[in-house]
Amino acid sequence: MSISQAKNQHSGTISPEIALLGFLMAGPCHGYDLHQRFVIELGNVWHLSQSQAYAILKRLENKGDAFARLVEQDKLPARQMLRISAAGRQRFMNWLAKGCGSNARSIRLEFLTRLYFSNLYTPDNTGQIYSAQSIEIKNSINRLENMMTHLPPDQAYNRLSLDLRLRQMKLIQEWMEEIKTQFNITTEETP
Amino acid sequence: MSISQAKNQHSGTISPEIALLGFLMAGPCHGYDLHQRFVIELGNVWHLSQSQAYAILKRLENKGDAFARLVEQDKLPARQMLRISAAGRQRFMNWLAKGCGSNARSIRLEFLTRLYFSNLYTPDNTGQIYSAQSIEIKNSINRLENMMTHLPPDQAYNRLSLDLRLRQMKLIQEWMEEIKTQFNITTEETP
DNA sequence: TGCGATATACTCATTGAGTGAGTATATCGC
DNA sequence: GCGATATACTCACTCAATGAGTATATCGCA
Repeated sequence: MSISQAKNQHSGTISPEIALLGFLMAGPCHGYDLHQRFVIELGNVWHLSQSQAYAILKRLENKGDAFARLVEQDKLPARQMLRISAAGRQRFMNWLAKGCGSNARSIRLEFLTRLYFSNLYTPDNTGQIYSAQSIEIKNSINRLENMMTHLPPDQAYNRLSLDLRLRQMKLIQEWMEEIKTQFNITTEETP
Repeated sequence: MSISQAKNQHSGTISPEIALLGFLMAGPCHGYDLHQRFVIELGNVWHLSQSQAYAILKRLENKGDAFARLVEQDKLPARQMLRISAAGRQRFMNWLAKGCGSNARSIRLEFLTRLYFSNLYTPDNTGQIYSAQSIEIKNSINRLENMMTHLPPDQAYNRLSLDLRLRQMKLIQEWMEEIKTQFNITTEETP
């Protein structure tokens, strides 16, 4: 337990799935377009190939988070219009409200994605999302520091790894401070 | 292209596979023990569950990187003794000599693993491995800075993501400086 | 004496990540 | 009228990762 690429700290696996669902929140859309938007808007946050996008959309459909409807076009090939379901909407909103993971990668991916969609759909909640993330990071730092002190002194490589992770967390704290000013986020938390 | 969890920058996927092969370099061993050693030595670098370890070992066998031999025990259940093959040995040594990836995670994983095994098997080459990694990091920083300057100004989230990645790379540079002194690494490269 | 915890040593089923190539049509510039 | 690019997907494959299940042996302890 407690390690790096253990992706899901509490909940589901961290994947662009939820972000695709987020784009579907804006209204019905089809695979090609969703992928395009995704790449333009969040292409430097996540990497998502076209085929992977289609695979994920198919999964959303199977889960019942979206419905597909085939739309014929007289010239171009038919396309699957996707519409988010009530369940999908619910799942997305739940995810949006939640504090996310505690490793560097999942913060870059999930937190930025939350920020993006929160600004779009629930701008009043952005402060809360920010605060939740800050707390997660503090906890993570405490955990890592604790692990450091309990690590046998001969474990040089494990120590280096923990050391790097700890530094990364502290770096993320600084980075988040700048986001705070950039996005004009106000928090009532104790700083 | 060029994104975060695009795991394989040049070569194969980044996975504990190569590390397991590294442990096999020390001599024949069986799954249970390999996993134990792995967790003790590099448990804070990689996460590797037991079942995943077995799956990877099976793959190594299928690839021809290792041979298995069933060894009966009179009390405990029989076990598969694994012995690395010439091909496996070759593959591992090639990997060891190579400069590795350019994202934060793959550096923590791959570079630390290289360092670990280099100190065990080829201590004279550790300096070269270190240098190769330093160069990769510098290149990565240049790439990221370049992407930053070419990013359209409205792309706030993509910018934040790149910004964090850039900071992380610079952090890793500092972290590597400490490794250099800790491991007494000397390089003839221009600093 | 016997009970439960722990260690040894694996197997299996399932879900999901991710790539890369393939398919087919339409439009646009030259 | 030719090739590049855009639209809109599909398919086959490999690998990651979890979690539960199986079976035996040993050790402490009450």
